[in-house]
Amino acid sequence: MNNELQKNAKVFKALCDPNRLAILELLRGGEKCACVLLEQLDLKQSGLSYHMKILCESGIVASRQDGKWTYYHLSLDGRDKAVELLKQLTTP
Amino acid sequence: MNNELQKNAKVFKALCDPNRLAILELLRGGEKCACVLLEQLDLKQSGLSYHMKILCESGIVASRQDGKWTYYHLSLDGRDKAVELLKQLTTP
DNA sequence: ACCTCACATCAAAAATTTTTGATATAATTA
DNA sequence: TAATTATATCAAAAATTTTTGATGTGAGGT
Repeated sequence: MNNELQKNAKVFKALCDPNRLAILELLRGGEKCACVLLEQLDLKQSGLSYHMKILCESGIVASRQDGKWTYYHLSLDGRDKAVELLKQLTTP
Repeated sequence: MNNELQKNAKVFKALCDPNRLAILELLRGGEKCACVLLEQLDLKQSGLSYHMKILCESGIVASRQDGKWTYYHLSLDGRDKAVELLKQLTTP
């Protein structure tokens, strides 16, 4: 399968799981620590970690380390890139 | 799982498969008959049908019947809705 | 140094999606 | 009307994704 397509698909894959959309919704309210996300979602710790990795790799979410904690937030830059890609892919 | 999120996920699910992105790429060149798509892609007839259904249900692609043939094209309207949704979901 | 906490990674199980081949349907042509 | 063509649907197999529980890692705290 075409590599470019695989790479593009990755961005949208981040957006097509209900748990990940729920995470984005929480992050819209501002930066959150993994432990806070964990208690708001119906996910195990390893499950949250799995989803956060996908979101971060897509560029839509960015993370920041502070001592023991990891804080996640929406990336404006990632958003812009995703929007551009979406437009590019779907504009006749 | 939250129903609204499920519904939103549907639009992006359409975009997270390489075969479907390849289909969108072909449709960017203009409306195409299923039979034309079929010969350009590495898909069986039933497989193409499966993917076209997902793309149409997402609103990003629209179809038109002409006798025996089905023609598919990108929907500007669907695109705009998807872009708006993406912005909404990812804007802090 | 040892213990605990926050999170990441791993491998196996469970769930979901995609592919495949067979069959159905609807429009067209002979 | 029978045969053919284009596409849809179905069910089972194959592939991929997600969940789960166990274990690893690195930063503090004691």
